[in-house]
Amino acid sequence: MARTNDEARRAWQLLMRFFFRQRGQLPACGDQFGLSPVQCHVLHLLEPDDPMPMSRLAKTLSCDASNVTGLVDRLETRGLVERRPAAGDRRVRVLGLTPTGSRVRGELLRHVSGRPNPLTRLTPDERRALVRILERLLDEQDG
Amino acid sequence: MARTNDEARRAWQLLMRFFFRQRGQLPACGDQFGLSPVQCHVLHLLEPDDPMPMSRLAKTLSCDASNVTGLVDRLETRGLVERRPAAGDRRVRVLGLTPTGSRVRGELLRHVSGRPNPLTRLTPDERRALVRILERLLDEQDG
DNA sequence: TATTGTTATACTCTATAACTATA
DNA sequence: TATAGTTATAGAGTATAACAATA
Repeated sequence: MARTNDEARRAWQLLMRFFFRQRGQLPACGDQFGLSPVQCHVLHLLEPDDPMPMSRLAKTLSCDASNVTGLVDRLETRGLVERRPAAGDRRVRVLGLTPTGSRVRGELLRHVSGRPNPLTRLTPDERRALVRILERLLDEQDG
Repeated sequence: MARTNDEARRAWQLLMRFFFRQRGQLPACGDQFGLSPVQCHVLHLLEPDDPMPMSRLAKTLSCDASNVTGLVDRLETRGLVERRPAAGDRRVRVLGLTPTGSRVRGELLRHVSGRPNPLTRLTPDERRALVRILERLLDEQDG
């Protein structure tokens, strides 16, 4: 049990290190469009034809709802997203991509896919194992 | 090749999602000591009896050197780390843990190890696979 | 000339608390 | 009463540019 937690902590530490090390390459990705890492992530999360309420975005980002206001303000100023009224509950604002936002999102994904990143150096088996493990981690937390 | 990059992008997106989702539990960890997530990470990186130059910390965090100045200022104000002169090069400042910092670091690690986190729910095989993959990713970037 | 670290500046991210509108 | 979102505020993180000290 103690061993399990120690191993989990080790994995967590490695994840943190990997993340911070990768961070240096993230701005280069967003700089092209003048977007911060978080803004890129939001654009990635916001799939076309699948708008999401601001409260859901706050939950997905694990941050306070007040942050989402400013975050969306900045994305809206850039013309990438827009707030829309939600059907049925007039308190709710639903976030959708503008045509420009949809185009930039596509360019962003192509930009990421188009250049090799550290994950491409894993073997196919390793990549599949990593994806499967991450999917399990994300699934288990949904409940 | 295109397939490799798409899979790598998928893995990256999952990593991002996992990271943001986990973020909500990070502050609770640092709140106990009044530390931000980045400050916790620095404390984790700074092993006792293995001081590191500020420039190396900047490189490890993939951030500009000017950020490290403020980051270390705040940790120093809390009495957790201290700047020391480096032997041989008077430009260099080496970061070391104070006795308090060393103690807090220990408590932080015990705090993380002591409570179950999502990674503990992986099977032992999955955890080992994850650790191995992350170690490979980190090793390969050192060169 | 190049490197280490700092300062000044501006912007983004983040949490807390108080608030409005709606449910 | 409870929830969705905003505003105000404060602090932390981040990059850029200019700078001093040292190599």
